Amino acid sequence: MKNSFRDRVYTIAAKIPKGKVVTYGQLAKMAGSPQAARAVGMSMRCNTDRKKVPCHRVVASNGALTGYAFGKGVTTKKEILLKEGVVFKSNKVDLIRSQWTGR
DNA sequence: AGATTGACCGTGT
DNA sequence: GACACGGCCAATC
Repeated sequence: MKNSFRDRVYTIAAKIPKGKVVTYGQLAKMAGSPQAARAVGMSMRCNTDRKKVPCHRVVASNGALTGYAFGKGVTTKKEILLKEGVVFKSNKVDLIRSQWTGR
């Protein structure tokens, strides 16, 4: 165990229920640093275990899909989220319906 | 050890 | 509503 910020993000991201998404800011807050949204994204970028860390369930605060280190990038990410049952609004995720508040 | 980048967020114009 | 700027955190070069 590394007990690093990254490890914490991994653990929390793994807790995200299927069909729900979390914003980087929210995840950062859960990790202990409300302003470390960027650091969260970086941890995700370095992440290689998409089975253990559903990084595709992590989206921007405005519901827009960003990055993704696998498949076709945001394209694959959107497909996966759509399959998971996440509600999409235009080209973004409907946070009103699919944002996981951590409860 | 220092400097730079990066899958961001909030606010202002 | 869209575009631009600055600020914060951690990891990587």
